This record gives sequence, C-alpha cells and structure tokens, in this order.
Amino acid sequence: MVSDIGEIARRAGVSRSTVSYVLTGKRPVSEGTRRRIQAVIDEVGYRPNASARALREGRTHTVGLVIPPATGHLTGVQLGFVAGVVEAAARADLDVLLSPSGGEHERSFERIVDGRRVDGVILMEIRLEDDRVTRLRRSGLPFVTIGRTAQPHGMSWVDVDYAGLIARCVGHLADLGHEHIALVNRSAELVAAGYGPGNRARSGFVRAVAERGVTGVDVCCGDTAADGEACVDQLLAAHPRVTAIATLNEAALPGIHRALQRAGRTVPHDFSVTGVAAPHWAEDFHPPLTAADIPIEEIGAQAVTLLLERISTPTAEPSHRLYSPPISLRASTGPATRPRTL
Amino acid sequence: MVSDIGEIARRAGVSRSTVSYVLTGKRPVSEGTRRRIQAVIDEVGYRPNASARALREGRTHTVGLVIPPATGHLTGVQLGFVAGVVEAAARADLDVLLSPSGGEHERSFERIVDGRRVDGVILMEIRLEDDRVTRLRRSGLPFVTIGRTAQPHGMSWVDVDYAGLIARCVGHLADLGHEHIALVNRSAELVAAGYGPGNRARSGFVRAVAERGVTGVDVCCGDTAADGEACVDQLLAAHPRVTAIATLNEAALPGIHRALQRAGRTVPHDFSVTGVAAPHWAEDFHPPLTAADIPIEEIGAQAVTLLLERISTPTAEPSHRLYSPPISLRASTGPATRPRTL
DNA sequence: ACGGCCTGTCGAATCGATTCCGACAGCGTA
DNA sequence: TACGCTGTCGGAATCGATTCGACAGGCCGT
Repeated sequence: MVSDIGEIARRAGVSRSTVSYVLTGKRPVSEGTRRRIQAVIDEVGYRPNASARALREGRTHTVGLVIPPATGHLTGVQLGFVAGVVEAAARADLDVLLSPSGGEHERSFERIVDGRRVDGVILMEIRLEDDRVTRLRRSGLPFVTIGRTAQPHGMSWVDVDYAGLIARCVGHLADLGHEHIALVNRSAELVAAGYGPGNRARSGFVRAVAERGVTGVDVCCGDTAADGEACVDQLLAAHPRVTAIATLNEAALPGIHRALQRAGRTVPHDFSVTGVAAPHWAEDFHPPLTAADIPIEEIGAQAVTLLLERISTPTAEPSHRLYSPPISLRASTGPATRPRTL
Repeated sequence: MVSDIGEIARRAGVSRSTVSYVLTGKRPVSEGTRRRIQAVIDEVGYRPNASARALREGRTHTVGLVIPPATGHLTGVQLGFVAGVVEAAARADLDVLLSPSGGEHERSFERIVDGRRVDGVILMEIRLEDDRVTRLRRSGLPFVTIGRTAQPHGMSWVDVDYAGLIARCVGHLADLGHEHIALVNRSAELVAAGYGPGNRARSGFVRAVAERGVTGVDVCCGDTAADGEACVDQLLAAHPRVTAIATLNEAALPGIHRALQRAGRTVPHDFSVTGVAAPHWAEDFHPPLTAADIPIEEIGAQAVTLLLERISTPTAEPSHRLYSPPISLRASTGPATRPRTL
C-alpha cells in the first residue's frame, strides 16, 4: 500500500533516480531496465505523489477557478463558462480547484493564491473595479479574467461585448419598426456594484437608442422568473407604449414571458423579445429566442488557453479576446404593431 | 517574493522550527518571540507552501468532487448538490478539486485518486453497478456517494428516495381521482445504463400503480425541453386517457408544459403534473409545481459531513442518509376530469 | 550552593519526488 | 595497450514545511 518511488526502485533493483528517469523520460534508460521498472510499476499500481512532485517542480498542474459564492443560482452563461473551463482543463491534463469567492469565503481565495496551490487562476464575474484583480496582480500569479475591469490593460482576458450586442439588438428592433424599447438589465445591486456586463449593456443601450432616434427605458431586474414577471408588470404599467424588450437576464426570461402573456401581448405578434443568451437557453425558450448566442463553452476554453500562455511565458504581452457573435434570428421578434391600449 | 519559512526565521533571528511552532501552535512560544515572528510574517505576507505542508502532513485539505462530464447540461438538482458541497467545504476550510469523469477524461480521476491529491472523494451520478465505486473501495481512499449502488453496504452515502417519492406522487394523484397516470423518466440510455434514480423511480412507480389499482405507463425522456415536448406528444397520442404525469425530469418540464398546452390540456384543470424537483425549479415553474422538494444543498453539505467523518475515523462504521421530503402542494395538481376526447 | 524541573528554542531527520554530478562499463580508435 | 567517448546508473542535494529529541538557562526546593 505504501508505494513510494524507493519501493519501486528496491523491487526493480535500481536506484530511485533511475525510476524517476523512466517516469519522466528526461534521460535515456536502457530498454531492459526500462521494461523491468515499468513492470514493477504496473504490478503495484504506483503513481507518483502529487504533493511531492509539486513541491519539487514548483508546479501543481492545477488551475484555480474563482466562482461567485451563490452557486445555487448561477446563470446559464456562467455555468457554460465553468463547463468550458473544466473541459478544456481536463483536455490539457490540468485539474481545477474551485474557489467560491467574493462573499464571505475569503479564506478560500487566500489559501489558493498565497499558498501556491495553483499555477494560475481564472476569475469570473468581474467588476469594473475588482479588488481580487489587484490582489492577483500584486501576487504575481498568472491569471485570466472572464469579463474585464474598467482598465484591462496589461492583463489577459476574454469577454463578451455586451455593449455592442445590446446595441445591435436595439438596431434590429428599430429596423423592425419598434419605437419604444426597454432594456431589462441584471439586478440593481449588481449594476450598482459595478458589474461589468450590466454597466456596459446599459451604456450600449443608451448610445444605440440615441443613435437610432427611438425612445428607450432601462430597468434592472433580479435573477429569477418571479423577478422578471414583476419587472415586466411594472414596465408595462409605467410605459404602455413599449413594444420590445432587449435583455441579458436569462433567468428572468420565463417570467418576462409570463407577464407579457398575462398582459395580452403575444410574442412575436404583439411584442418582440431579444437579447443575449446562451444558445441552449435561446433555443429551448418558447418561442425560440432571437438572440446573440454567446459561445459560452468556447469562451471558457479560451480562458484556459490564455492562462496556459501566461503560465508558460509570463513575460510575454498579455492577450485578450472580445466575443461579439451575430444575432441569430428565431421566432421572438417581429414587426412592430401599435399597442391596443393606445 | 521568495518567502520561505527559512526567510522568515532569518529575519526574525530564530530557527525555522520556532517559526513553524508559532504557525501551528503545537508548542508554546514565548510572547516576545511570537510577536516578533508574527510581525515579520505580516510584513512580508508569508503563507506556508501548501504542497510542502501536504507532503509532510500527508493531508491535502482538499476533497475531490467527481461530476458527470457533460457539465453543459447539468440538472438543477445536480447543480444544487455541487453548490452544497462547495459551500460546506468552504465552511470547513476545505478546497474542492473538480473531476469531470465517467466519460473520456479518465485521467483526471486517476490523477486525483492515485496521486493522493485529495483527502477524500465525493461521487455523483451513481449507477447501480458503478466501477468508480469499486476502484475507490480498492484504493482505500475515503469517499461518499450522492446516490447509491445496488449494494451500498459498507460505505457512506446520501440519497434521495426516488422510489418512495414517486410512489407518493402516484398516491397523491390517485387520491385526486386520476386513474391513468404516466411516469416521465430520465433518458432511456441513462436508465438502461443502470442509473439509480431512474431505475428506482420506475420500480416505485410500478409498485404504487399496482397497489392503488390504477393503470400506469412509464416512458423515458431526454433532458431537454424539446425532448419533453416530443415525449408528451407521443404519450398523449398513444394513451389519450392519461390525465396526470409524475416526473423526475426537471429539464423536460417546460417542454411537457408546452405539449400539454398545445394539446388543449390546461394544468391543473384538465391535467395534473407532479414529481420530484429542486425547490427553486418547482416554485419558478408555471403553474407552481406540486412536488417533493429535494433539499439539494443540504444533501451536498451532508455529503461533506459524512466524508469528514470517514476521513477522521476511517475505521468507524460508515453511515448514510436517505432523504424523503414530503410533497409540497402547489398549483399543478387537481381533481381528475374526464378527457374531452372520450 | 547544588541538583532537578520546566520553559523556550534549536538542530536534524523526514515526507516523496526530481535532477545535477560523478562513476563506471563497454566500445572504438590510434 | 592505452586512451577517450558514449550510454547508463547511483549518490546526494534540493524543494518547504513539520516534529522529535536535545539542550541551555532560569526558577524552585532542600
């Protein structure tokens, strides 16, 4: 049961270093002894101890993934990021260490970063001003963010161009003749806290609305179906002329839909809904959602790729990638019709 | 930048062992030197190297969480388990190492288990016959399963009593006068592969249907809304007398609902739907789903608790816990009415 | 004043692997 | 035959922490 490298060496009648060389292949070992040693290894099912190897090599072959603490209600998009990261890491023979951070569990973050438990870190849910980013910068540990801060220069990141995508949604709706368009954002707390996508989406919305000469109203909305329902109830009451919604709030979508239905607005005949969402969500929605489909898993995988770059050549110029996928036309948008209440 | 324990010792003018003792507190250190050492530690921001500590102590303070590889479409229930595990682990100052396993990424599992990267493992998505379980048994590494095999004796597990819960759903529907009840199971592949919940739910259904003297039809269904829609389409065509569905397939629920709507069956007036789901899903559904609410996060946390027990006292008798929450009456079930088509 | 105890600290071994350096065997060549 | 070279292998240092045994000094007692 105690299978150390010395045990293997003893059984094979060689020294520990020779066993190590057949393990790592960093020096030639004659065919005969190589096979003898390999036989012993297979027989006892030996695997080198990961801690010892990490200590000696200075590399843990592990990446940290910092996720928001309220894992219970992760967005579909966030989930896709996690899935993409995990899959890509597995393909690269890397393990993923999870760290629920940003809330009360600060210890986890510190353990992972300061204790050198990982070779690099991937950060999600970036704020425009993010102290985790500044701490990582100081620590010198390679890291990549999914999302970007207000000043992303000098670091590697991948992000979705929410500003541009929401603007394109507005353009699409305006092309269809809609003159009163609403943006259903993420929660007010998130936006106020400087959450990147929420703030960028809003500014993109404001800009596009102005450019197209339509009127726009932007509202915040919690991340549940119930929130979406309440939000749209209020929206329709306060702004009855609104005939279209653009949103980046996936979780609220079912509620948005129910509120519209209850108000007698049928999608896409009476009312149009579009936005930016994970492909899976958009297709599974009813009616299928016209939306900019975020390649979520690819983004997660790309984050791993960038992180590996930073780990292997920390002095190289950091790189980044901004995703701005086209809008997939489905069944949730149509030409504007005048609301019956007018 | 290179902050080793020797560096701290040198700066404080003591030996490495003394620094270690103020770190671990395993031997008394005089007030004066303790404060001097602590000052140096705070000044340079020193943290002990986790790999070195793990090597020496033989414990990594990390647990492995083996998840199904297709992380893209994890169930809400599965997500809740993961969230519960992560939260509970963080509270216990444990880190979580993710391993997408069961598919192509076998290397991840082996690295984690054989390389002693973790102190214990939590396994999800258990099959009635599960070779990961047998491998873990052989390895001697402490582990806990969420779900249980056909022969769960001698190991620690937590599970949901799908058989009992589905039976209770059937009872509830029979009480309401429904005489033709369908079970919408998980996918045929999963059930055929010996997936525990699917098989236990089916046997519970068959038993309950027999006991209550109603007729039952059980069908399998993929894990998407589209699958659910297609499944119910076929079901209604083949068995028009069915007036109620019990299901454990959360992801198919929106599709089930749409198919019913399209067929002119309104819930709960014309048709009843119930089953077992995560509370969040059941409440967010429309209409709110009468269902047995699985305390998902608590189950994940309980798995961590049991794992810690096995790690601290490996010789103790393994324990287990079967969850069988009551059915929460909401708005998706009602008295049976004769289908109009008859 | 001296032996013994207790407190605080140090030196060195240890965990399990990697890797540099030197040794040695076998072979070819002058 | 002697020399040098190449291909293999063993010895020992090293990574960064923990921990056991030893020891120096201060305090007490008789």
